[in-house]
Amino acid sequence: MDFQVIFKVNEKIYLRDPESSELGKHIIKSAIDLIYELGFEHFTFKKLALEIKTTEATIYRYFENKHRLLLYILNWYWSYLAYLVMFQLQNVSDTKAKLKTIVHLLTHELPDSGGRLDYNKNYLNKIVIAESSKVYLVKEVREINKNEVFKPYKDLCANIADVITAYNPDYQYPKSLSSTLIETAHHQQFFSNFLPRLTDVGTVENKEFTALFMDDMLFKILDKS
Amino acid sequence: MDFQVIFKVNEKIYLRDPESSELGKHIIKSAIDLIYELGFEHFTFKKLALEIKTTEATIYRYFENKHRLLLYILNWYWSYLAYLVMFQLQNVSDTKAKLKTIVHLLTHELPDSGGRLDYNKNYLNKIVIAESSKVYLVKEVREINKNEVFKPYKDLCANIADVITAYNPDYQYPKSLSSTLIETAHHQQFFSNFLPRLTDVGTVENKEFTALFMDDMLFKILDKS
DNA sequence: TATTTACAATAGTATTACTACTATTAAAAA
DNA sequence: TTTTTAATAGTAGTAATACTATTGTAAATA
Repeated sequence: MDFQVIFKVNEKIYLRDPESSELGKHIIKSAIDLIYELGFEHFTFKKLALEIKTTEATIYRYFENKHRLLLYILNWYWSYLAYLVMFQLQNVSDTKAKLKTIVHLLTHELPDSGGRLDYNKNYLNKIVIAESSKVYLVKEVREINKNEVFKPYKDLCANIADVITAYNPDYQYPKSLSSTLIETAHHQQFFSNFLPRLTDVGTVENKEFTALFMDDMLFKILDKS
Repeated sequence: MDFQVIFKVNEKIYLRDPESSELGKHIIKSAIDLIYELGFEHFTFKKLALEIKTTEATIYRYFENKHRLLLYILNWYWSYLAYLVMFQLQNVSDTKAKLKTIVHLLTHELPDSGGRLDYNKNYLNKIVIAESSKVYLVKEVREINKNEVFKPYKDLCANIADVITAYNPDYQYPKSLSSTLIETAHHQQFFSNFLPRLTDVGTVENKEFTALFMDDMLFKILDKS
């Protein structure tokens, strides 16, 4: 049986649904490539328009600005990750194994699982690591948050928190630990790659190192009390 | 006895030492106010020039761009924090008490301690929380890092790692834990303020909550093995 | 006194972010 | 079938931002 998994991204994020046209899909796909290549600061709608042979104004009909476009990509990512967590934890009864699966998902590229996925997963992974915090570390965060555009992140965090609580019902800070795991997955990977003195990365590969560090941390915290 | 503590910021960061003139000091002081007020994205040299009644070009003689100016502020902050850690741990023999002092320093505003400090510490604290990751989460991180401009951050991290190792010599990841503590202090404060569902903050105040969460986490990790 | 030197201001340019308006096309209505 | 309209993308701009080449001026030095 062939099937697709489709995520409806909150429509407050875009002006025009990029999933509704070929051009729209092309914008997202190329945006991922270009944000990876240039970094978010150097990424502009002009450059993207040039890349996909359209005009700046056309892209502005889909997204108010590049911040919203990044937010769209991350909403898609968070939704997909939450789906994967749900999917991969099906039929796993051991809560310890569940947590290990979560740490692995947080520290590795998205696997292909059923749904078609034509985005470059390696690039997407790098974008999440290096750029994701820029969508909320802005002056307008309160205003932006009113439109529920961070809901997929909060849901992901809540799902992980539930598994934490299932593993240890006495632990006091499941949500904070959950968001810390997500953020730590990002910065430990970034640091071990670019600023390794901020980590204890050795000969082992970055993603593997981050998973080891996080596993150790997680179970010491939860097995203690 | 009156005394001052002065930090020499790496001279690769600036074109002209802002400490060398009244105008330079004025630039830093007002930059802190303005970055706090507008957020880093909306902060420009034009607006800063208008604020301190000089011209854009003049500010460009001190700093190559606004990224470098932010880096300067953070270098100063990291150096001062490392100094405070060193200073406050003097004559404390109990390593547990040392770690608690560190967590408190990471989660609270800079105290006045000896040295004159005419920057707005509340604003500086907010800037560190919301903007600090933007100095390394850039495409040019490798290039920038070559000039040792992240040294104060790495030193701070190493100092904290030493205390961790003193407390528990068997713990495998002192530096990663140290950088995780620093980053967690920032995003848990940010989240509990703006996106509280990502945390377990309750009635207690944000800084206090973050300190409680981090204390709990730190000692569970280190007392375990 | 003449001459460097240090510094800041003037006056620009290129790029970025964004928008008002126009042209095209395809579907719906007459 | 023809006309109308609605949806879409493109043209052609403006304002703000990021940055620089050059000029002016005042203090330090010869």
